[in-house]
Amino acid sequence: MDFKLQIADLLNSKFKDFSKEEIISMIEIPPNPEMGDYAFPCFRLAKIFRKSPAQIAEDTVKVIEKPDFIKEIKNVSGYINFYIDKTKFAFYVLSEVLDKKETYGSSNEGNGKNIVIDYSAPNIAKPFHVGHLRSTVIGGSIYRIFKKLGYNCIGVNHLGDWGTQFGKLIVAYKKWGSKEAVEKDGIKELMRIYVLFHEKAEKDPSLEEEARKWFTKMENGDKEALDLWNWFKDISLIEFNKVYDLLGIKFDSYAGESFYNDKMDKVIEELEQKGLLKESEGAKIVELEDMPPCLITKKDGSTLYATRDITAAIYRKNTYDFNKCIYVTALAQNLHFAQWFKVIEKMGYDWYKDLIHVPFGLVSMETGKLSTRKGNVVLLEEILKEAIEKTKQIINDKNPNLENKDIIAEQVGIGAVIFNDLSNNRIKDVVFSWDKVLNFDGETGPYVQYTHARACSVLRKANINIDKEKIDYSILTDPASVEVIRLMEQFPEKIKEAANKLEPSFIARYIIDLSQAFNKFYHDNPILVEDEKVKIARLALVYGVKTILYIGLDLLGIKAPEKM
RNA sequence: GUGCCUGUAGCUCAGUUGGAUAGAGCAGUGGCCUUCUAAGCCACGUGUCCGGGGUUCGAAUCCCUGCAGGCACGCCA
Repeated sequence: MDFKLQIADLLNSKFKDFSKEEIISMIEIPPNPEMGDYAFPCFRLAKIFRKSPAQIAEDTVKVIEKPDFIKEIKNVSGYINFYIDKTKFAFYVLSEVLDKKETYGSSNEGNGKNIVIDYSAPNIAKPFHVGHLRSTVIGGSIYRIFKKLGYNCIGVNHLGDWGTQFGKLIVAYKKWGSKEAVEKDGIKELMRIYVLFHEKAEKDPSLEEEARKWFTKMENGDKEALDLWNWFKDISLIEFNKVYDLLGIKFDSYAGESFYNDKMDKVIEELEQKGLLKESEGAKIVELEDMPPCLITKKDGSTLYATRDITAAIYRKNTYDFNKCIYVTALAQNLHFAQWFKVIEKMGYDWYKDLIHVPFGLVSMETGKLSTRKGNVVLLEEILKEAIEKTKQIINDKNPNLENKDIIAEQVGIGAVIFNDLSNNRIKDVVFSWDKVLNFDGETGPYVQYTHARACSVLRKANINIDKEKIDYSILTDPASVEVIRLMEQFPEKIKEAANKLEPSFIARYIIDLSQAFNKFYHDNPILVEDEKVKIARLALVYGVKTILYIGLDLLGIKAPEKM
């Protein structure tokens, strides 16, 4: 039951000058529960009716017939305030949650349409650090949110698996590496010899030349070069997948840069045929209005970032026939995306408008910019390890008899890291801070997980099946219960907003709000009481909150342990 | 220089698409565990919503302008 819609209908019958959609958009939720559950400001009507807002409100209140779910309608200085009958409100909202359980908030608006989401995209042979985390968790959450709304999501990890750096790596490996060391230390060893290469190359430029030759060999399909490259890639992927498993991230395709090597010529030809390519300083470009030109090939004829992205977009359109293709990358790449989206448009593809760049703010360290070479980064592995370690300490301190300590420490520690990254609007720049990541109090992942575990604990202790027929909803009309129910009602809408704005933080904020409301309820109202009616009603509320917190955490890719 | 992003409490940030008294968390102080998990709850303070104009019955929110910080602007991705 959609109360807002019902009220809109009611108002629409009185104010025929406005469409139902307009009325819906005018209805708001008052800042204070004492002002009612829904409000309709009459100020905009004043001119049309040539009456004061207060007068309109007063007249309207008189003529409206109160439906049974509304307890009272009041006019307060130009607002029409609607007070929903709290018992009925509790009944409609909570019984729906109890019916739908884990599917509460799901919808079929996506109707199986395909959405491609391009996220994470780390460079092979380089370690995963804080900088890569954002794209990974934001993309992962967007994937889950759209899936919840009935879309068919295709997660693509556009791996950075091609380029001259592999020539360098081969040279470094042949000179200073060994099979044993790489097999033993994985990416760390690859990184070590890669950094070593840069140090040596500063004194000996011939190394660069050698690296270029090896890359050329790769491009020409030389077996030795490609075998090494494939090996490096396998080593990297094994390690990336460990991280992805921990973060609850999955992909449907790992088609990275190398995948498009043999597909770009055709696209360049197409650009040529459509008369879009111009030569400029030896390079080939597409000229754009209001923007710097988009570089397609270098003067040596080789391809560029944009060439690959254009090719990949066309490939994805042909392969997945996407409804939307979403790119989760840094805000700094704004211009790049604007440029090649425009090129797609100029090529005459009307689906250019389905390409969406989802930018996020810059990550830096307290000591300045991230720099792998200068060592000014924190590796993700290190962050997760610290967070898990901290969680273990807290468990030993507060709940030493907990079983499966290791598993729960992992779930909570990682939950803290993910939540920390998803709780603010993605556009904000972030400065990495150990204090913040390792703080588990207040608006944090562990706080939500704790609230969930608390709810689970009560349900476990009660050990009864909640019989829906036996619930007396009039018990759930105290302010704390009403606040929880109000929030419950908003959840489905919140998921849609998160999808529309591509903002996982909406979900994160919401489950914080719900947790706060629940903890207040929990504090104010004893649940496991003698009075069977009171007990069942409150347990039903607890169950509802538990369910929504579980779903909400899942949408962020965070586990919800039942004990912690 | 041009373009994009950001500017709200000491710090980190919300702010329901222009509405009623601008809210949380952290940090600080004090209180609450013989009852369901104290990773919790309650109480206490502070605001030039960056400045200046404008639109409007009404602006943190929209428009113009200025300031501050960040980022991007042709052969990296």
